Amino acid sequence: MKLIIEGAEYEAAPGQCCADLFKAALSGKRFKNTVAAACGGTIFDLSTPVEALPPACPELRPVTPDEAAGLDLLRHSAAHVMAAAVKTLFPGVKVTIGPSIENGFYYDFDNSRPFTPEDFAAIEAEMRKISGQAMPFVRREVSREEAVAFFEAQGENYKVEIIKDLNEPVVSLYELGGFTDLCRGPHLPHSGFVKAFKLLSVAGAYWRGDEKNRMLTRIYATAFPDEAALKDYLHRLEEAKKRDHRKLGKELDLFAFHEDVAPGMVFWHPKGMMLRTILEDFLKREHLKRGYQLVQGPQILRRELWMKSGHYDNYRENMYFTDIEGDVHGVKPMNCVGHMLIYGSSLHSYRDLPVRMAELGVVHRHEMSGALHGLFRVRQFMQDDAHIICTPEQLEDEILAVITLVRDLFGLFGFEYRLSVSTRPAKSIGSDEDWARATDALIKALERIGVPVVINEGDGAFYGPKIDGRVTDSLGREWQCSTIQVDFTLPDRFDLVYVGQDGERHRPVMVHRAILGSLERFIGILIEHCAGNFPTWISPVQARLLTVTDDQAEFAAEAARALQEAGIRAEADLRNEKLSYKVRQAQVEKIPYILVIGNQELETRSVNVRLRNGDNLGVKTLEELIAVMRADCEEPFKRGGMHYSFS
RNA sequence: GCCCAUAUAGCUCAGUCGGUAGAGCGCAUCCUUGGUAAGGAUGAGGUCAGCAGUUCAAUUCUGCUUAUGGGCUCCA
Repeated sequence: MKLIIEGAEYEAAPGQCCADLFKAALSGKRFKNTVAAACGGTIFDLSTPVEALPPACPELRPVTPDEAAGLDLLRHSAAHVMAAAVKTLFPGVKVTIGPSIENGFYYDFDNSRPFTPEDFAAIEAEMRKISGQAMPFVRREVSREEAVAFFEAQGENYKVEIIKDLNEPVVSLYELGGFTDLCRGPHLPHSGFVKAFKLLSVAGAYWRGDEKNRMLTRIYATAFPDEAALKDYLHRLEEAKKRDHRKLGKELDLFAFHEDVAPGMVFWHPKGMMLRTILEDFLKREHLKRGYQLVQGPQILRRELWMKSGHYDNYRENMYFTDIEGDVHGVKPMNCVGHMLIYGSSLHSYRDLPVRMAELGVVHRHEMSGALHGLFRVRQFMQDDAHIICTPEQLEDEILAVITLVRDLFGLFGFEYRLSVSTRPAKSIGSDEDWARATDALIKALERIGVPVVINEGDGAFYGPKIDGRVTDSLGREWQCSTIQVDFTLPDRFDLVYVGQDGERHRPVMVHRAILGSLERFIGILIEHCAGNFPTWISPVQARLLTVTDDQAEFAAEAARALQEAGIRAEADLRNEKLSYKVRQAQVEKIPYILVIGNQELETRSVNVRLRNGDNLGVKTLEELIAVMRADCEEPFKRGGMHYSFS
């Protein structure tokens, strides 16, 4: 049997395995770093005999832990090492599953008592022992019946359950020392590769992710090819923690929570509210420019309305209700019903369409207590919501305009984002024809703007297909912000119509859409994205004037007023403190422009300009400074072809 | 909602093997008028999350509640 390794041909003798071939083909150093073999797009154990390789693919490639596939394998094997260590230390424990994940791996255990971080040191020490012994991972294939009997004898009922669900006549087992696990593989040749690892946290996790099932103890951990890479990763985790919006929100005095009186609801402090107000103001203007009309519906509406809209049946658990003179009212969890009533309050001609109603609407949703998370997940939030009511023919153009807005807004803040189309789920309403036409419009609009189309098959809402927009935050987490949903139910439920050219009444198409999603969440993402160094145009305080001594107080106050009149959010720090102290404080507050006035500047009626990154722009007159700051504010808008038109 | 951990001054955290508590920052007052990341002194500030229980005595031990953190589930 002939095989090609790195361009050279090798003749494999029967009974030889991948390791034998690599040993012959690679340098000693490279062979030592090889953990698996890639052949025809599949990864194999090094111990795989050549006969078991796909015959049609003669090319054999060594896999090392430095590449994605090898790292994945390293972590998966590390999970086995961890399980073996836990089994040794806690003989009664039952093992379940332990996959590699994006930045590490985990293993779910069922133990009489949950593990705590205090157990980590002992587990890590045991793992190090296993690693030091460089124990081989031995693959064995057995019949399904044999495997069931094997795990039943050990009381490993979770493994038995997995095998029974697998529906395979033969399953593979991997043996590591005395620990045998059901596993598809592949694995490292031996445990000696698992040397740079760290247990990170414990968590509860439902067996098979179903909340009806038993809660298991999950241990999260990570592993890297070497100590340096592990250290680097742990360092990055620390850095990411520094950007946590909850921490920065407190440090920059943007917002706070008062958990005792309103868990999951934000108290916006002056600086946070300033930032939010600028954002809201900008959003309103931008929507007006793009043909939206601003509307607003009431905050609480009678229960009958929620029954009509379907929210009472489908969303009641997440709604807040209140009794008013014996009548149950629901606090709105969404803004759509208000907009439906506004549209329905007059008869519309086809000439009026599309009608685009935008509302920065405050909604309340009762999220489960465990789901709350800073600004990312709250119970009261403002959406940049809008509803577009149009004819079927107008749908594609309307979607295109919305996607353009998504692109422009995320571009303005420099966010990476992804858009995906969700198609008809199994449980849904509406005709096939409606679904096909609407889905087609979504896809065509994406194609027209040149965005790659990702399809999430069957992930749409029951009432229509949608496009979701996700942005990536500083921790690499994805957050859903935008949603563009076609809705086939609400126009029916509220009997929305328009009079067509033919004089007949027709059913319009309706689109729900939000771009930033929740302003709370978006601001949280923005805080982490820029680590609190907000773009100048949205910074709550854009400039602070610092005096060196009291002699400059009068001019500093005058200069602050002049900047304010030019539309700059400036303030003066006239306190009797050392300059270095004031500079430090302004810097810690991440104020973009720090303006120093001493006697030298006083004489020329100018300011010495320091940026928050420590750079110094030198001495500038107020006129020069205003020009620089204007340009700074306008810069992000130019990218999206937008204008910085407010002050 | 579920699992684990946590809750001490406005903030960040010490501490008490059960005898009602401390630091730094911040705040107030005074001194200092100093040129680009912390000048000095003095002072105020805490029902040690809440409610029960054990105890002569609980901030400390136990239980419950609430909230927060890490996850799971959920986010039509």
